[in-house]
Amino acid sequence: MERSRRARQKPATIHDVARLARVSKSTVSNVIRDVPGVNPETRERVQEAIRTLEYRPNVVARQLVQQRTTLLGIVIGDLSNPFYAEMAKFVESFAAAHGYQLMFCNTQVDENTELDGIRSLIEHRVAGLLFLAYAGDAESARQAVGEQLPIVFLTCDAGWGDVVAVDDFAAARAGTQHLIDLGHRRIAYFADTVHEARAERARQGGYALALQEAGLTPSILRWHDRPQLVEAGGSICTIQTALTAPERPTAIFAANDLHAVDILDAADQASLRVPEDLSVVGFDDIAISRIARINLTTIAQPKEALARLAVDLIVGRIGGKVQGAHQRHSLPFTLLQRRTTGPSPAP
Amino acid sequence: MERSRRARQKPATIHDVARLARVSKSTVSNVIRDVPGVNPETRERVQEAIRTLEYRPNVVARQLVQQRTTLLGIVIGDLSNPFYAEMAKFVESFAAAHGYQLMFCNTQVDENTELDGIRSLIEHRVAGLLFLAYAGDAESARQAVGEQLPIVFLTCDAGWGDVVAVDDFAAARAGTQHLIDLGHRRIAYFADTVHEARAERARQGGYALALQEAGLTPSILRWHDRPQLVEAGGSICTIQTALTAPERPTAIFAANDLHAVDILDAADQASLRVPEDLSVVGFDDIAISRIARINLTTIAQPKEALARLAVDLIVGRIGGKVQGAHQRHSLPFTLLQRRTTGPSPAP
DNA sequence: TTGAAAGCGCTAACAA
DNA sequence: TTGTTAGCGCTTTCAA
Repeated sequence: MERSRRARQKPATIHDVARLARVSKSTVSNVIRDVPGVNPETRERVQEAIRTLEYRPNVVARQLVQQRTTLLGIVIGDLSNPFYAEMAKFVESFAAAHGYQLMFCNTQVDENTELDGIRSLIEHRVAGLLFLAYAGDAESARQAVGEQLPIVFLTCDAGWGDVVAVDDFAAARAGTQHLIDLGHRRIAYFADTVHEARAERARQGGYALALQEAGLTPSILRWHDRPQLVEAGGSICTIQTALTAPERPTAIFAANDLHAVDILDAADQASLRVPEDLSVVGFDDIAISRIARINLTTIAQPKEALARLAVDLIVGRIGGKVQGAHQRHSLPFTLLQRRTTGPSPAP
Repeated sequence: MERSRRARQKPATIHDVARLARVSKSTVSNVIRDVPGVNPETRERVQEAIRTLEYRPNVVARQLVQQRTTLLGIVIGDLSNPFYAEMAKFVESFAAAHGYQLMFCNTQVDENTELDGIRSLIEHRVAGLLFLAYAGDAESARQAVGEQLPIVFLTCDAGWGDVVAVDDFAAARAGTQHLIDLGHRRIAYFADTVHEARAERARQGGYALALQEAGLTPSILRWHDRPQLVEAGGSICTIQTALTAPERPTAIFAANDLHAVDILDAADQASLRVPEDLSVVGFDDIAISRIARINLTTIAQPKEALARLAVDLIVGRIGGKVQGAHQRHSLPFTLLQRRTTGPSPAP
């Protein structure tokens, strides 16, 4: 048996099983799908045939006739950012619990790759699309997606589709306020140039508002050529220069933990003490931020709850249980005060 | 138009396009597939119809008739380990370059989940299966997979299917030898209990051989209840105790960087200086290991090259360009000496 | 309780 | 250069 299977190359079909069990295809189908009302003896005969043929239902065929898949497309900004990897992991496990598989497309490289990926997802007729941040511009993605399937933006937002996220604006404001409360006057924002176009803007906006309310001047930092050069106020310099210049910031609010760790690293290399000389706040609370050597003050997002809600929502939309206008779910964030923030150094 | 599309719910089919363009389905199909020999005017008319209907080819139907998919199943041990996330990212990008999409299944939770995941991948008729380490036992996975599709084990090994990895045995031996050369006599191995059954054993074997050749006694450490309790030599104690007891190791070779970072963290909490009191070597060279605060001595795996080779190999097998017995590709590792290893403290 | 038949959307001969 | 036709493997009425 084993030998003939290998020789035959092609996997057994429902038809092969039917023939071997001497029943019709429909009966086999009924057995597979656990439809009640199949004679126990027949059922046993069919199952026997399934076993000997090592039959596995062809989901592709089933999908075609049922006109739906149990596939969720997930568009990930950058898997090498542990925040996204952790989110993806949660999403995968909740999706699996609902009987959905994940097809994924990483979008790091460039916008065209991303659009190709999205198109491919659509052509595979994914039942829904989950965005975990994305690189391209909203409009082209929207066009590629079209109108016909549920979209959930998870920890990001493009103005169309459901949104499940924390209130980035409020969170950034709270993080910045924490620095202001510690007496800092020169607080820079370390922007993420690549990802989360909209969430990024919200965070930057929250930062700006907090500063404005305190009568302080915003100052934006971003990588120009990692890990050496940054752009600060329109000019390019090394990150060490930016951190040690006379008008240097005494505190930095980073768009995410990875950027915060970059700052920590640069501070170490510039012999700046954290938090005595420089305070740093991150965003995301990735695993590494918790270890003693990092101990990063950061805004924690409730990753598991976010992922669960996003999956419930998209599955609900797919099943028609959730209908109507786009929903916006805002989950609570937490400011985790650890050891990278302290009082502003004396001027 | 826009309105009617939404109202119609179901996506346009090739048949709709054919009708609108007043041609046959085949002609539409020929246009879609860029088959030469279609009258330019006809082509234009078809494309016009495709645009107005927002037609997207149904890959599911295509897959059914062509009897193959462009799907690669990827089984990931633990996405929250940056090593796997980084590998997955590379794999995704090479796969995309070959026109393949990734369906993934994380296997963290338990073995049954993993088997379900693999089964689901098979039933979706993935063209090949890539294992990035896995939790379950080899035999049940092998059964679930059957015999009919190419398998590549990437940075892991289960004894069946192609293997693309570094020589874990030699690498661990080299890492351990580095510690021996530094004068350490009590060198423990910090094992990973969960993943990479076989790669893990190889690493442990390399460690053991190096010790044996130096006439030293092996000692295995593993998490019993992270992040507090470890198992050391059959007994359970806190990790601090294990690191500070009289017979404490002066050096630890960790199964991977994440475990090494755990040791660093525990050492910090136990006020042990690294490397003065304790040397630590990791495995993988994940991004975080490079920052100044970690600066981990570690065995680097050539991630991108591994991923590229694995994808080339599996795509080759799928296309029939690669045939014959299982291949084992061993790529070179690199011992990166950074700042977590130093001379053994005086006894 | 089982079987026959239609058809999901597409490709790939082959015929016209 | 285009159209006709026969499936791919399955589900799902409907009849027997």
